[in-house]
Amino acid sequence: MDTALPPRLDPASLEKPLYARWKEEGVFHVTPKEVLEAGREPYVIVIPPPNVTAVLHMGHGLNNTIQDVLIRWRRMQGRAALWVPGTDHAGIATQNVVERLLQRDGLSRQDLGREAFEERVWAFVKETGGTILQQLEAIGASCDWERTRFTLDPELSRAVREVFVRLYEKDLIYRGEYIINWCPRCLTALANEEAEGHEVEGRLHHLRYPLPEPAWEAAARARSAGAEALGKDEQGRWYLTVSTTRPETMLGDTGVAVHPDDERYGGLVGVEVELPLTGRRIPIVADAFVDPEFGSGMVKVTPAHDPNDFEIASRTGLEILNILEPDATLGENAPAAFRGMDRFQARKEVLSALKVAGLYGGEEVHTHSVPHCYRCDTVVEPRLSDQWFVRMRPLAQPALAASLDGTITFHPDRWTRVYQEWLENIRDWCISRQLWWGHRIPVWYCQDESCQEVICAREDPAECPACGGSSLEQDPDVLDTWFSSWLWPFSVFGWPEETDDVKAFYPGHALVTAPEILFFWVARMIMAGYEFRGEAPFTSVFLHGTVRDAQGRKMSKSLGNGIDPMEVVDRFGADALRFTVLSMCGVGTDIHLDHEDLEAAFAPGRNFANKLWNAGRFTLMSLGDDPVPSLDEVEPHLELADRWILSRLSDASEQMTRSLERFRIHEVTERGYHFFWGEFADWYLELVKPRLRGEAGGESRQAARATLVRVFDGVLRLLHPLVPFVTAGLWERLPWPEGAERPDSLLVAPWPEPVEAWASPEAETAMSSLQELITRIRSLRKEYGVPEGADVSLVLPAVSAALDRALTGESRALAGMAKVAQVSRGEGQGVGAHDVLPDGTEIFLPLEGVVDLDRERSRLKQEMDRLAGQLTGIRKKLENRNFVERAPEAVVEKERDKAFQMEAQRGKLEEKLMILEGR
RNA sequence: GGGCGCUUAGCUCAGUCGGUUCAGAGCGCCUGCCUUACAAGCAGGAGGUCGCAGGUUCGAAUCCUGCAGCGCCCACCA
Repeated sequence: MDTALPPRLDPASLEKPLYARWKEEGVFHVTPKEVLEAGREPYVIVIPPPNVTAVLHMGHGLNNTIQDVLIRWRRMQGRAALWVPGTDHAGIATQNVVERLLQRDGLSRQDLGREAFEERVWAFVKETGGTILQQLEAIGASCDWERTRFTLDPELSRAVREVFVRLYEKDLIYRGEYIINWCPRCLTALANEEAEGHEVEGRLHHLRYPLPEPAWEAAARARSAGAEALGKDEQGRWYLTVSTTRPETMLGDTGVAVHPDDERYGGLVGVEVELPLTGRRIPIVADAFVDPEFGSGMVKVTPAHDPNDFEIASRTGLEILNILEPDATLGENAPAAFRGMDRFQARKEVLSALKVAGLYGGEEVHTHSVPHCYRCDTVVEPRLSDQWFVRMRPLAQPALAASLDGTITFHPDRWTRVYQEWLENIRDWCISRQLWWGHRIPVWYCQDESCQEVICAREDPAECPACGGSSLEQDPDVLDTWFSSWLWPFSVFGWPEETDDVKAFYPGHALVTAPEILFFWVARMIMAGYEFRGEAPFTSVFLHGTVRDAQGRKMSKSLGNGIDPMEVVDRFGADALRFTVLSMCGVGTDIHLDHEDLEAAFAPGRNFANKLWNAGRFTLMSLGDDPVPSLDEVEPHLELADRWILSRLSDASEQMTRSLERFRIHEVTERGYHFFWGEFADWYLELVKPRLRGEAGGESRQAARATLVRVFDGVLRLLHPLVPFVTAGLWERLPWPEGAERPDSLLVAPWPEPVEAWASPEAETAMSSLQELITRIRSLRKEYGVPEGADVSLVLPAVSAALDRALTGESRALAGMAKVAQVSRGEGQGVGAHDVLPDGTEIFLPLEGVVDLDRERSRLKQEMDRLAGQLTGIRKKLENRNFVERAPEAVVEKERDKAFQMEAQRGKLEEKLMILEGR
């Protein structure tokens, strides 16, 4: 037997070689044949593809550990378990990274030109792109690496184009001029979901627009009718007041709006007011959007820079005036004085110009939500521009139905409604991005003046199908990254080809991700699944929490509070990392890890793996070299402990399976932990030690060996999905009962199912009585100062049936675990400790001759004296009126509490002393 | 403005159908042990008005109502 295992688990030397072997043996690889021909039931997870430029962080660590648990578990259940890995080209993110690199050399992407820039990005991706996937190997992810995909792979790009053309042909993709979220730094359009609102404390500025003299009379009437927006300056000139948080937009105002039913302003509709600083005049219009109750009931209209104002303009026919350039500097439509200015600079300048003109009506503090770019955190600018959109309503219908009829379930369940509400209120998806890195929009425009055909095609057209002209220009924009990700569950299998992979592995089963991308990705994948395959891409969505630091802050590079999973793996091992995060993975709760003390943060996992390692070491060492009999052979000789632990194993299998099915990850971990540590290691191994040494005879030893092998095998199988390395390392060293068939690898060893024949309520009750008894005796021993090594005897006046059975043949257990040398029946007499078990059994521990009574008595007395001394001190303090009246309530309360506790403690000691004195 | 979630031991969190696996775990703390698998361990222990106030019930951490604090998501209120 291999006794050369070190007493401390060394993950570094264990994990790497094991993983290399798994890869080599191809256990992670699944072929469609296994499903289509051999009829194995598939189980498929597609990885949420990390950004190709990403480096593994703890969020990935958690996400992929959970997926790996599910995959390994299903694999052991005999499913054709396929986990497809890959990366996302991450349009904006990747382009930003490379642009930043270029910037260091003083270059911009424009300097390189489109083609050279794309090449540059490709080179970067090829050089660094595999990093994160290699890191996944280090945490034990059992992905099918022969199937690694990238969203810009030719096959996947083909799927993207196919989808674009199909939707275009169904009129579900359209192009149009709308207000979209624009990032002035990334210089691209963003989808609604990509603009994140952050609460910002800003200013609400009140601006005055002068009314022309002919309208003054009407204004005066309106004012007396309660029109708060109207006012008169010292010279008696009337003006109206509008408010805005973005004063610079006033340069693009083309109107002022009131509610059509707002009687106060009725007489002013149609009047043209003077727009300060511009020399323009703009009309007052009526539109139902305006809330007469809010503010003054009058609102400035900037159609090109506010989505609502755009709507108002399209209803009332107001002019649309774009004053901002893509980089958010003021453009040619702005007055000359402001042209070229940045929007924030312009804001200041506009305000001071208005002040000079006496047209500033003051400001107030105003907290509101301001949209920021989800990639670079720049304040997003609503901007009118020509973009491509997907009509989402028709796509949303089946996706919504799937959640309503239970085809797709969300875990935790509360996300179902979040998902449904988003789908019910879905808006069209802006899919064009003004970037160079991504899938180019497959649309060409015929340059022939008289033709101007728009061509959307699967293959690049050589000539215009309408006029035959060869001067075609492709749309310069690329598609939103998510436009390729939403196809991931089938594009990775070669769709639109009807490949064997598609047939075998679509639809998949579980999707594991963070709630942040529920809308970005999950919902859209479901929509795409129905639209292009007629079937949901998976049936369960598991949404886990976010990894945070000890203060509850999200881990981020800028805060420097991140934890590098690779460092954790190096120091404590992948198993430690996995177990730690899994055990903290409560339902819908975030995970807190202290980045400043990795030692403490990952101790639970490291300790667990090490304990498992040592239990394995012990098991291997104490089994001995002789052949292990099968459980059947030793059946007649099984003892209470054997039957009990088998019963527990069966129970653990059942509960862990149930929890896995319901995605209750922390339950799985907790049950595994307690079964292994609290039941197997703490009790079974201890109980079985003397038997393994042969002290109880050959039959007992063989029964123990057969049970031990069987149960430890069960332990390793149950824990393997959680801590694959240490379990596999031990499992392959575990001896095997003669004649039993041994699976090739723990990875494909059958998942333990509950065994009905093992379930033994009798053994369970008997064992818990025995455990209770042992615990009480240990407790009494401590309490009465019985030396560690000293034997005691036990007197049991009346014994419950269960305990009686337990004690029959288990006196060795008492000897081993509680140092009870002798058990006798009868009434306890003389000096000794009494206790009563929960079932009413009275126990008595004679202490005469065991405990040095004199010493113990004086020790007790000494302790009582010490207590008494402290007590008088506290009492004096409490009697001191100065203290009681002047000290804070809490402090006094604490002192009282202390006194109370000491009082109780003294009572206990007194009682003990009486017992030791034989009274 | 709407919606959701959380509040249980010093810290981080479990707690399913309302009731003998309900007041739990890990970490931390105290005491004693280097007992031949493990000191990254073993044994024993201290520590909680289950956010607050009502209600339903024979019985509430659990169900209902209100309140407070914290967090998240969505939304076009200038």
